[in-house]
Amino acid sequence: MINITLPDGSVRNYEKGISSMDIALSISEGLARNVLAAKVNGEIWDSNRAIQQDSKVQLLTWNDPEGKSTFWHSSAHLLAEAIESLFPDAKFGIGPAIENGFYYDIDFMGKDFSQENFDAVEKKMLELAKQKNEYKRSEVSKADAISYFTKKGDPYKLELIEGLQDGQITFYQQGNFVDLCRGSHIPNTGFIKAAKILNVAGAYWRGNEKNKMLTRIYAITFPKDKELKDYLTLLEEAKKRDHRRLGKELELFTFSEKVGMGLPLWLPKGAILRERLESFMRQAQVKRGYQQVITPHIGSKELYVTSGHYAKYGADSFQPIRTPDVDEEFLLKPMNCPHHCEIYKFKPRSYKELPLRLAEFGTVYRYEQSGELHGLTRVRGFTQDDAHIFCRPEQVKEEFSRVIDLVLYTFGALGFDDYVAQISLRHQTEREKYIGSEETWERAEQDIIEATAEKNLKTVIAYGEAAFYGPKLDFMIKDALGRKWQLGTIQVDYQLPERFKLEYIGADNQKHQPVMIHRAPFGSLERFVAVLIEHCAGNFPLWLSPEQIAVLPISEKYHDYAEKLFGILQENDIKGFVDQRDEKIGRKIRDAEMKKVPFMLVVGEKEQETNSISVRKKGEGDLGSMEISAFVAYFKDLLKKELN
RNA sequence: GCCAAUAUAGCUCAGUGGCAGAGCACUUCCUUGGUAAGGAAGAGGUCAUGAGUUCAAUCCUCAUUAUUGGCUCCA
Repeated sequence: MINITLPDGSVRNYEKGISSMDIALSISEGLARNVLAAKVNGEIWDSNRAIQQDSKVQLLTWNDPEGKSTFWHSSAHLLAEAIESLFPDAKFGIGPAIENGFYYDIDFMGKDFSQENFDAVEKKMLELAKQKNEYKRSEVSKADAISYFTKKGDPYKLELIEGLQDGQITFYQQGNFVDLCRGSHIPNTGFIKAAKILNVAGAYWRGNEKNKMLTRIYAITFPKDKELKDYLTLLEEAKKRDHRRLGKELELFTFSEKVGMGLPLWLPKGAILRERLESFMRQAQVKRGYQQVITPHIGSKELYVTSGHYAKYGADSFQPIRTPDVDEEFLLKPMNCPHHCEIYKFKPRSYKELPLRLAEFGTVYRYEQSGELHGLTRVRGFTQDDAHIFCRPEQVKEEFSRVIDLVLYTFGALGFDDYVAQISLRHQTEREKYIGSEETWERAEQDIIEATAEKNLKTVIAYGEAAFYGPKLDFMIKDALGRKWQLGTIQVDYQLPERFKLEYIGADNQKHQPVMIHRAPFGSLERFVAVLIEHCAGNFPLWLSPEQIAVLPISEKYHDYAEKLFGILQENDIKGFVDQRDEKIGRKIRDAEMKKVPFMLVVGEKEQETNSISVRKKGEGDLGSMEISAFVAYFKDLLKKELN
């Protein structure tokens, strides 16, 4: 007999070799019907796998993230089975579960696979699912594994097997389909009741662009048809929050083929929004001891040769601008830091001046790959809320920690609570991508790890994500469709001060080298606005709304009163417009609601007589009438509350 | 940059190898109204660009450009 400990702490006694499915059955039949797999001592196991010793067991159902991912992983096998029966020549790469669904990388050997095939594959999947084929696990020797896939002619699987250790190779079979797979899987295909292929995309084999590009099929499955319908509705809703769509609808920004791809044009309303964010940040920074500076959009090529950016990115950047003078070349600035280094060098610095915090809303230009451009989140010209802190080595941790506070303050003010702080370190093996000594890297990494620990920040560590000159702390946030974007970033840098020969005179009257911290709480205004739009679905907080009020006269007779009212509001720095169209009030209200204007001020005979307005709040309805001065006071009070 | 798809009115999208369509938006007129769409008329397009096939191309073919979904990259 063995002891099985369940998640609630209870211990049950079973015969040696019992499966988690049998454990479920012993608890309740209903539970057993929903068990997809089990977590045995922290490992995910098939529910029919025999347990040989005392273990901690957690039964996994659709409601557990691990249950879902097992379900989707098994679905990937089902997809592959369906594809194989429809495209016998197809060769298979890998097919993992992802956050929402799964994908399978497939080489169709020159055959087309597109939208038109989706239906057939989905149908085939459900047909195979109905057969309730068991997912059968078998341990195979490396030699047998190689011989099987050699016979089958699947080069990708063979390549994968090459990297595996003999004795640790398992196959899974459902129906006629056998796949190399570590597992684990759901009991049988019958659990899969709904399937939808979402899209296809190219993906390099093993993520290496030197390899062949396979067709990646993204799909999702559910144990109930209704859940698929709900998911598709959810996707539709998410699309409505897409900043590219709302940016157009709310007239915030646009792009023009003639101006150039990836070069955003801010429309008047978008510009208001952006300027408000800039002034918010400027104020926050001035309070924290930053000083604004301004530098030009171009810089001599020499500047970037010195900084090391030219060697690293020069070939893949906008190429140098030439002048009539020979050998004179300028670069569109891809970074503000070299300029700021030169500001630092303007005069000899004393340790008493440090930390010196130089801030600039600097517009930079980077030649992003054409396929990478995406709305406002990935562009070729953008403005960073950049600053560089020059400090003494012993001040790094304290300064870093202050910047974390600023980022958290910023996110808090805008209601961003669903972010991940990512500590971006060097790649663990490929060290040649980075400049600088081992010692300074270790010091910088240590400073970041300690500062984040002291802030109790929830962090993840990402190797290989560091900048080439130093480690970073990146604040990642998801857009409406679940894609992750980096917003704020804080980076410790020992290299640039060295390259620019920055120094300060210490208390010991000796020369010392300062450390730089690069930081941008928003990251880029463009990307930040994009994420902000999706975050609030275009329903901006009052202080950011490009149009805060709409004055809606009941009829033409009240246009004068409406204009007078609007004048008073403008004097009080309240932005908006008067809707003088020849439309009924219901129509004007509807249109203002669609434009997401926070307050609608209805004025007619009654209001004109009493020098008042009838206030309607977006999404809430009529608030009743108010005197003009009372509304202004109410409005200002709301603004104050929003900004604490 | 790579793979694939898409490109028709300001927007959202139908459509066809033989005179180019709808809804919304826009203009004008009627209407002067009380909290989410009043009515009528009108204007608006070299069907992304350039070649080719054809008696005839918005439609078929090829190339280019841009966009979309991924991959790779991301100072």
